[in-house]
Amino acid sequence: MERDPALRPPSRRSEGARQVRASRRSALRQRPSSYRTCPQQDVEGRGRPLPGHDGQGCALRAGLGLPRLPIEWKVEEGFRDKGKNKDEIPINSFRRVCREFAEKWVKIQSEEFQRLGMLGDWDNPYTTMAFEAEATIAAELMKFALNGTLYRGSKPVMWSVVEKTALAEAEVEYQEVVSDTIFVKFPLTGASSGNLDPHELLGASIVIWTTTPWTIPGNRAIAYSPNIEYGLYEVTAAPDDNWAKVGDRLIVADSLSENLKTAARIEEWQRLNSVSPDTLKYSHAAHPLSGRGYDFRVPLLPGDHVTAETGTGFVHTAPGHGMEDFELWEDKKRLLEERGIDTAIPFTVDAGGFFTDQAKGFTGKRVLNDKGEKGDANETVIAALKDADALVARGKLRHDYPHSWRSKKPVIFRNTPQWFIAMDEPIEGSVDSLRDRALRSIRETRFVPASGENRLRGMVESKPDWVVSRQRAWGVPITVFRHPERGEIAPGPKFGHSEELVARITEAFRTEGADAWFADGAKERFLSGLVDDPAQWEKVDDILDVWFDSGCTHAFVLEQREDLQWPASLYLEGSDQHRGWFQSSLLESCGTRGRAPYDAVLTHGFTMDEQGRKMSKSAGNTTAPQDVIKQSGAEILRLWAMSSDYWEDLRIGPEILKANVDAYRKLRNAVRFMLGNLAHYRQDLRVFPGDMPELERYMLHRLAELDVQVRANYNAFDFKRVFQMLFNFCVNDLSAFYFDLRKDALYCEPYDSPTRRAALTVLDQLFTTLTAWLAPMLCFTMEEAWLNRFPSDKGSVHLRHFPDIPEEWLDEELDRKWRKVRQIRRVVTGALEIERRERRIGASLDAAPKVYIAYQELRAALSGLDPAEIFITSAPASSWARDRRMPSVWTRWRAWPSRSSWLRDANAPAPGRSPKMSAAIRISPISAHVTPRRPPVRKAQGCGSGGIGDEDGDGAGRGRARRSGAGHSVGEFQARYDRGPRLPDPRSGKQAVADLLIRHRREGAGDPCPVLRPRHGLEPRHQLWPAAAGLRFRPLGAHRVRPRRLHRAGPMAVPPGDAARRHLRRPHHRRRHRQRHRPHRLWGGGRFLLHADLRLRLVRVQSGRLLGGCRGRRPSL
RNA sequence: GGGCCUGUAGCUCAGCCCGGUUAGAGCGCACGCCUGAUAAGCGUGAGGUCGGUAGUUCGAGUCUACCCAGGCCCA
Repeated sequence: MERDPALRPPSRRSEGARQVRASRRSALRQRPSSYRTCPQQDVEGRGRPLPGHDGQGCALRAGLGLPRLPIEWKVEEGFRDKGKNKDEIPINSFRRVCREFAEKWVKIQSEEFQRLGMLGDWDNPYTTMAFEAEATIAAELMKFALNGTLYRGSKPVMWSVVEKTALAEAEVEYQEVVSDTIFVKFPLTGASSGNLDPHELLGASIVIWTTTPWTIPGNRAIAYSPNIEYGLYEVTAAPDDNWAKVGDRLIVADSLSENLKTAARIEEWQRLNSVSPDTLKYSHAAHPLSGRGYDFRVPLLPGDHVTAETGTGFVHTAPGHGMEDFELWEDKKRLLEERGIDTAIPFTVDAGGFFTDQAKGFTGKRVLNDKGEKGDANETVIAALKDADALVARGKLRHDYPHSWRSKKPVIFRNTPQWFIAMDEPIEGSVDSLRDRALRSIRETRFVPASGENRLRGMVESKPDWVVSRQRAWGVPITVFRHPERGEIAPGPKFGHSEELVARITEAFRTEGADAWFADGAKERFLSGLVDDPAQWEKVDDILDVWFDSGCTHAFVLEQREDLQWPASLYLEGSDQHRGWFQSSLLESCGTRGRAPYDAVLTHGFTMDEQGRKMSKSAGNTTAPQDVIKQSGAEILRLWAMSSDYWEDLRIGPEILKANVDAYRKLRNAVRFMLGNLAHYRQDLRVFPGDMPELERYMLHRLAELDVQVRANYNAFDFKRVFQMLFNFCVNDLSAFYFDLRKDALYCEPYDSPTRRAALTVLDQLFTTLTAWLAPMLCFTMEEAWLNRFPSDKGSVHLRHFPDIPEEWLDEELDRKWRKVRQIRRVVTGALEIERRERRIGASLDAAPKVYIAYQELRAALSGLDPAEIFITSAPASSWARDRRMPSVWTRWRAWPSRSSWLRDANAPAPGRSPKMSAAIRISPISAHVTPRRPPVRKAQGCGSGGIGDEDGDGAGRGRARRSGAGHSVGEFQARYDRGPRLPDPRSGKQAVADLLIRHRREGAGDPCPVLRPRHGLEPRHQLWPAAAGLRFRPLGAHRVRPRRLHRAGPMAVPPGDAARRHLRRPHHRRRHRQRHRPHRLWGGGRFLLHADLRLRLVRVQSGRLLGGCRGRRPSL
């Protein structure tokens, strides 16, 4: 899966043809990669335990593919610091150090993932270096050896002569050097018919240009471009001693001809004719050194990489000395063989930079010496060309050239033996090739987003044979033996004892690790008894490409554990892994099992800054995940990942994070509100939906609606939609609507009023459902909320399935009706706002709106509803009435206006925005009369001696409860609880209040108010969720006793008092306030608070409770 | 240069497949309200030439072509 960000194999990036390429990703560039998958992977893992997915859960199988190469660098560096050379160290000692180094990082990275709240089997992570894994990887490779697709070929690699080692692209940096350049003639010896008579071309020469004269002995072809116009030129005037003589006929790109003319000191020449691509197509030339051991045909090949920017428009092609040359050569292999041309790539340069005997006439000459300086090869070759009369011109060029990142010395491209897996050979025992199988599997795989399919297919279609060997030390070796004379490999399709050999190797690796391959006497140990003479066989010491390692994860992860199934449901990685893990896994599995190891592939983009640019240290726009966690907490990071469109590139930065912090608070507070009120809930208060008021049934309908959508979007991996949906629900439907409407009922209605009971039932359902839906995203917060309500050492919100929502809750008619109600509500709030501007009202309760509705159907929407309740306003006095539908319920404070008195046709123009309806606001006679705007300090009825005063006397005694008139007296309140059987949950705060009230009375303590302040005495589990303790509950009529001072006793900083904060909102008071209360400014943003909050959660995580619970009990598979 | 992808309000995202009212949410911002979610809560408002240009069409955010900007993988 994800590799350590700091150790991720750097990938090749081009930054322009001539620019210096970054040799490594900068440290900063690497860091953000740990954003890449974690939250998505985890939410995906958590979102799965859904009914409909076989009822099974799914957990992340923690795994770490090891970046072999960077580890090897690091270890090498360590040795060099101690003055030791890698070559001097026994290979197995070196490998041991690598292993220890890797183990350290596995631990660190595992901890980082856990900090993010990722669920996973952290006690048993898989790594590609576990013995079991190494044995499996070797066994998988040997399957390819047995099915006939593994073969030994050759390929040019970047080679450092100084270090005598192959280098990866990432180990190379570009430096400016001065090179010898030469123009060389290749006389045409055969031409196909095009626009020219072939005879006219015979005797003419193709001119090439190169900066590496030493590659001429390796030349096997000339590349041209079908898009360039070429001309045939005849030299008519030149100095006598010139290399290009009068009468020479040269073929060159027209746009570059002047270039050549100048370089070759040609005074005059004449363009004879154009040379069309058709003419060149099947032509061939002689090697410039023909007659000196280079007597072969040099074909002309069309190549897309040929440009008319520099040189002559023809590219000298030495397949052993350049990637493009090699690819072109391989690409045209079939055609060349048909033309009778030997396609073998010569090994002209050895590991020391010396010409081999395959470079005839130059054997022993050297390209680069031990110090990385230029050898005698170039000069010798140039002299030979001059001698052969093939040289047209020579010069010098300053340009960028690859150098070893460590030694800073130039490198060369050099053909080396490598191991390949054939893409197009039929696999033994089957008719199709690896490519056929892979392409078929791609069609059968689900890609999210769908464009991933095109991308992967494009890459597989054009992939050359898979190179699986690397000349390194640390990794799993290519476990085959080779008979150099017969070219046979063991194990292999023709080798008689393959089965036994594979068993021996696998068994040895399983117990000793891959080091067994490099132990002394390994060859004899594995081959004895299976071959006549082990000495005739050669042990291959190449290391397997890391991509092969990672491509085998499915084999050693999924197949070797009973609780996991093959194939995997999903592979998830960054979109760059189309070339990496997705592809190597696909190929490996297709080769050995005939299909992809996954049913679906999910990709995500990369993390950018707020402007969508790459993060880089120099641009100063980096945001490291670790810093986000440190500052805002892991939840914020998770939320960010979820709310972003991860299919594309992700953006992150201070502003975006701030938005997520706010969103987080909103969600948290919605949950907290529910939690606080549910402290009073008991199962026997439960009401059946059929017995609920319409508003409650409407909320259940909304929940059922969401249920369908949330499940669908989790299934579609569209987390951002889930988030938006749930967030909007919490903000619009709950916070701004339902909670706001039902506060009165929850706080003020009698304990067992039907409305209150129904509201609590709905809250319970909302809580149960929302915690489950949000748990994959806000795993810490939801866990805490859940355990707060249902404390348990073993339980966890993450062990739950999404609750089943009965379909019967869906009620489209109700939905239509309440849409209209909310439409009317918006008109009223708009009208209220006008009155507010005029300073005629403050709270909505100061108003008694008259709503004029022209349309019958809109009017009908309000039938049976209490408008005052819906608009949170006061109702006309005349409408005070008892509920006719529920006469048994005591609701004397409640207004039930008759429809006729309240709704009228809008004949007269009324203030408002919509012609369909409008609202006229008048000041409520009731609120104005019963509770003046600044009420005098009142004494509550029925309070013992002293009574309860309005503590701060700022008129804050106003509240919605005043709508009910005098409200309950404490006596009434108490009477209710004296009845006994209806006592609430003994744990709830309400019970605590009741108990204390009773005790106070018995003891004659008088003032019951102090009991409303027990905040400081909360149990620890209530500390984070003060409302959960239910202590906000106050009996009606008891005046507000705000435990404000108690806030100050808390461990955190202190907010400005209410009065002070109100001042803050009036601009002319702000400045003075700021001067006075400067220390309080800490509170301004609220951000600090949030952090404190999250830190508290962290403590719990670190104490192991959350993770402990998850770890032992992740959902079984 | 090639393959794949993206561009809608200050931010995060809908709408595009299948062209059709005045392009929608939420956040943020501005202005207010409330003080019994208060480390909260509620309301109202401003804010968009839908990356650009051309084309198809009665009509284009939506379809087509090109261009610009950005990303990943390759050359």
